[in-house]
This record gives sequence, structure tokens and C-alpha cells, in this order.
Amino acid sequence: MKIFNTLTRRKEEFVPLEPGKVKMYVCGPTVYNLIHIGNARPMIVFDTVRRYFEYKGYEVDYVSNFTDVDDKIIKKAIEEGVDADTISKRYIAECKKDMEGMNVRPATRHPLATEEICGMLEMIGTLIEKGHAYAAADGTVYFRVKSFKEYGKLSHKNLDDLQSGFREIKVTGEEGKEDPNDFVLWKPKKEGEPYWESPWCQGRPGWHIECSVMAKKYLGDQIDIHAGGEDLIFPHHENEIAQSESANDKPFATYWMHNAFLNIDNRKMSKSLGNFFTVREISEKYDLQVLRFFMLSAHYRSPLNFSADLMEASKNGLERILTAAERLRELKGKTAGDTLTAGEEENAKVLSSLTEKYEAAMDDDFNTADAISALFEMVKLANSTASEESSQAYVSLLFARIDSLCQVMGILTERKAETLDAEVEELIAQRQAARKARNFALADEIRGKLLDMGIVLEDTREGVKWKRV
RNA sequence: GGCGACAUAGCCAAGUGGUAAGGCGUGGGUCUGCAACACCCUGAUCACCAGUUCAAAUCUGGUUGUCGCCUCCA
Repeated sequence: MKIFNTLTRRKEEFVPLEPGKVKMYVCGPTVYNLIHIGNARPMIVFDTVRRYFEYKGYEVDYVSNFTDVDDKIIKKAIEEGVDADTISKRYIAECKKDMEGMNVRPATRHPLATEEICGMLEMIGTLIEKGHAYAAADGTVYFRVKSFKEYGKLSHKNLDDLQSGFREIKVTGEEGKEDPNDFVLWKPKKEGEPYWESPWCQGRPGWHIECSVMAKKYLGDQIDIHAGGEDLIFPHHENEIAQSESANDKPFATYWMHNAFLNIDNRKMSKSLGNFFTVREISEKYDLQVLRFFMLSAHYRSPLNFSADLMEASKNGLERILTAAERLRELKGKTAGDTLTAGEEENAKVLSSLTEKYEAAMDDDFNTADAISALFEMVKLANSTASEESSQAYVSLLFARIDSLCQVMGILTERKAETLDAEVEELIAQRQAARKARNFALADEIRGKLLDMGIVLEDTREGVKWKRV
């Protein structure tokens, strides 16, 4: 398997620290509001990465945090007149609902920053002892960027360039810093803010230190993959490297993976532009599986544009896959025979080569777009070769393959079991009776009525089927 | 200013040296009472220019355009 490593800017063969295991850390959201569809991209992408590793037989330890102490959370808490904890707990719960809808599996662990303060104090202490950090007069603790020679290796920046860019900030404040590039590890509380005791002052941690600490605690000093959105490369991940490698004297993550942004109308999503969608809003209009499928239709390192038209296209495409899977599932129950016919043997070979295509695509830095094309080709193979005359062995083979490769994408092929209310059942029965009596006018009228109620009917060879619009 | 990415059919999107996957949409056809599903058919020489090569969408240089990071941000 090859992974594009931001650190080296090239695709590299994946070699785990420990054979058969993957230690993976993905930066999670700051929980001050419902997550937006931009937050959803790394969740979906890296969940898919995890699933593919597992498909390949790796054991994946997947850690993803919730940042539950932060300026934005505090601001929101003040607005609502509640404490910060209330805000973060609420939005963690909401986030988990959205994740479930997108079929993003819970991480092995979801640590919370506020529960890891001890570890942060310890790491900050270590950094001070080693001369990598210092406390200013007001109790703020800064990381001494100049003490870490490799600073800039991830974002490929050099300190001199950064220096000039920060000149203005230096003039305007933060006098306690030795160097304008130094960043905060611990900051003093302000009135009314949540705080913890520390050797330096009552305060709270900086944003960067939490990830270094949680990765260390749950995965160890060294991890295989560290992932997140591309905007985190600098400064967040650069700073994590500085902290972790200075404290642990070991390379932190072997591979750094970053997803590109999701844009709307080719512009970055932002509240000020008014082009901002939460996952929750999307879920009112679409099954979130459609959102997931949409996200995987492009390579994770390419910018992806979001629009209503593209969601419609994704919905239709996904429907094609699900319809085929459903038909195969039914066909399994109507066919017999546990050996393939000669013709089916040939088709099975095609299926194998398509599986290889799928795996080759995923092996190449998780090229989900290409992998999905293989899936579509399997669907065509199934639709055009499987029937009630097929052997059950063949139908089962097709189904099992398509189903398992959908699972890697996090796509559920089984529609959620839904029951229709009695009124709808009755209308469907009436329409069937009308059709039998060849009263098509009435049958169509009923079908139209059901459509208005959001129920689409299809008369297939296997009988009447329905689905929601 | 520094660093970087991208530009493939109406739309989305793979392909990164050997004469362009797949999906959505469109149009035509088969099936169906009709519709839907499904199936068959239907479309591009790859932003532009110059070069390297027997051979380039694919490498090199340049031009134009779009975008991102450098500040909280997935």
C-alpha cells in the first residue's frame, strides 16, 4: 500500500511500526456547534482508510479526540449563559449522531481534552526541563520554537519566512514571548473561564498540546499515521511534531495524511459568505450515506466542490448500487445450485479482476474514486448476468463481493428496515387489484397519490417494490 | 511577499510515457399496460505555447486561469 506523506510530499510504501498493526490518530472537531459538512470530510475519508486497513487484515487502533476546551466553546457558553461543559457535552452527543448517520464508526477511543490535563501538565513540565519551553511572567508557557531544529519540516516553511510574516504581531503584543514564532502551551485563565491548577498559573492548555498528549497516552510515543484536514498542517501539526519529538526524543508519526477542503461553489465554506451547511441540514434532505458516497467520489487530496446538483448525481449513482445489491439479495433466495456453470466461471474471473482493480486503486493512496468505478463495473456485471436462472453459488459470490467492497466504503447495502403504515399498505393493495382488473387509470391515480405521500412504486419482475423519494 | 495545488466530455471524476476508466445527465432503442428498474447504443485528443521522445493528457520550460496555506479553521 502506498500513502502520500505530507512530510516527504510523495507516495511511500506503508510500513507499520509493528507488523499487522496500524496506530492512527485523527484530529477531531472542536465541539462548539453542530458539525458542518467540511468537518465531515476527514471523518468519512479516514474512516474509510481505517476500514480498508481492516479489510487488508490490519488491526487498527484509531484514536480521534474531541477538543472540548477552547475559546469558541467558551464564547458560546457565555452567549447561552451556561457553562462550557454543557456546550461541549451537547455537541459531542450531536456529533456522534451525525457520525452514526454517515456510518462513521466510533474510534477505538475518543479522548476529551479536559480529561487529559494531567498528561498535558506533565508534557509541558518535561518540555520546560529540557529547555524547549519557558514560562513568561504572567504564567503563560510558550514553546521555544528555535530549540527544535526541524521546525517547519512538515509544512516546508523556514523560520526566516515565518519571522517576517509575524513582524506585525510582535509589535502589537505578546511581549512575554522570546520569539514571535513561539506558541502557547498553557495560558492563564480569564475571569469566568474554566481553568485548572498548574505550576505556572491557573489556566488552560493551548490547542496544540492536547493532541500530542492524547496520541502519546493512547497510542504511544510513535504512531504510524497522523491525519486531519490540510489546514491543520500549519501550525497545528507542525507544533505537535515540535512538542512530541522534543518531549519524547523519537519521531512522532511516520505518515502524515491530509485531506483537501470541501468547497461550496468553488469557494471555501464560511459563515460570512453564507455558504455554510451542517451535516444535520443535509440529513433532512438526504440519507447521509449519500453525503458519504459523494465525499468518496473524489480523491481525498483533491478539493471537492459541493452543490445540490452533485448531491443529486451522487444519490442516483448510489441508488444504482443499492438496487443491484438488493436484487442480488433477493435472487439468493430464489436460486439453487452450489457450483458455477462454465459461463459463470468466466464471469467470476471478470469479478476477480474487478476486485483487483478495486484493491489496486485503494492501495494507491486510497483512490476511492477509482475504486468506486470498479464497483460500478461489478454492478453492471451483476445486472447483466445474474438472474433467476443463475446458480445460487454465482449470485452469492456476486453479492458477497459487492457487499464487502461497499462495506469498505462504509456503504450499507441493506436498506434500513422500514414499515409502511396501514393506509399506504392498503393503497398499494388497491392498486394491485386495479392493475389485475386492468383498470390502469385507477392504478395510476393511486400511484400518483402515493408519490405525493413520498412513496415511489416500481413494478418489477419480482413484484411491487416501494421506496421513499 | 513566501510555500503549494489544480486545469480531462454538459456535470462529477480516474488515468501520470504507448493512441482517453467509471458515474450522473442528454438523445435513441429493448423490456413494461404505462412509469420506474435493468439492458443495448450515444459523447472528449485531455487550458494554451514551445520542447524532449519512435511515442505525451502523462516529462521539461513558459503563458493564462482557478484555488489553498502562511491568522481560529476539517
